[in-house]
Amino acid sequence: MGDGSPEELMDFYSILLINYGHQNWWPAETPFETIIGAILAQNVSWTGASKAISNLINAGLLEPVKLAQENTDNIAGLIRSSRYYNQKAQKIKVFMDWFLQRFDAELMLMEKEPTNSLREELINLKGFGPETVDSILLYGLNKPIFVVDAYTRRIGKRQGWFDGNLSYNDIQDFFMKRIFKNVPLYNDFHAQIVRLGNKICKPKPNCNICPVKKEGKHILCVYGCNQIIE
DNA sequence: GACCAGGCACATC
DNA sequence: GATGTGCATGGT
Repeated sequence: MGDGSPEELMDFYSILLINYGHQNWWPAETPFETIIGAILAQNVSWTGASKAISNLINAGLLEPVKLAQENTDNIAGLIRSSRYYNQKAQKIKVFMDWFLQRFDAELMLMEKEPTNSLREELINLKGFGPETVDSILLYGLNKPIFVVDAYTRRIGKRQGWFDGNLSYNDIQDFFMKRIFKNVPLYNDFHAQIVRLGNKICKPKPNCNICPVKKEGKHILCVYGCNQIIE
């Protein structure tokens, strides 16, 4: 169990990188696709979100002006696989209204906005919490901001880095104070955490399939089986 | 059939 | 501020 030093965090990342390879996030063709994808990916498996995005693309709607003009019910019908489809259709509408009014559908203008003020504006949109906003900033707009999710919290607690009931912002600060602010690093660090947590180690009492090894020994498990900690 | 996946808003105490 | 609930599909 570690002290959460910068060196330990980078060691942790290196082990994941060696075991899993670079994750190549975000799997999207355009920044706009990433932004809509961040909404659709809320609390759902990536396969579900991905199908919803494909449906929008096939309907010719993954383009700002067209998506803004489409009615909410039609969008909801296309994104059923992403779960909470009525709420998410509404969130897309909220975003499009703000985006068109604020930036005249020009993504370039949005990208030039200072990170902090942009984060504030986005987080004030209904349906946009810190994780969704930070995903948009990092993966859509290439801003150096660390994304925190449930896995990040669980793993950090398990590793002894911080208390599990810290706030989102406190956990984000923890990482950003210790990891060099580098967009590709923040990108893949979060992706590796998700890769680690995403259905690889099942929450079984006697789990022995935890995937990450160092010198032949399992070293971590996001679900807390007690037999593999170094 | 149970469980959970790349959250968030809102009500209530 | 902590805790509980609605949202409501699809893969394992």
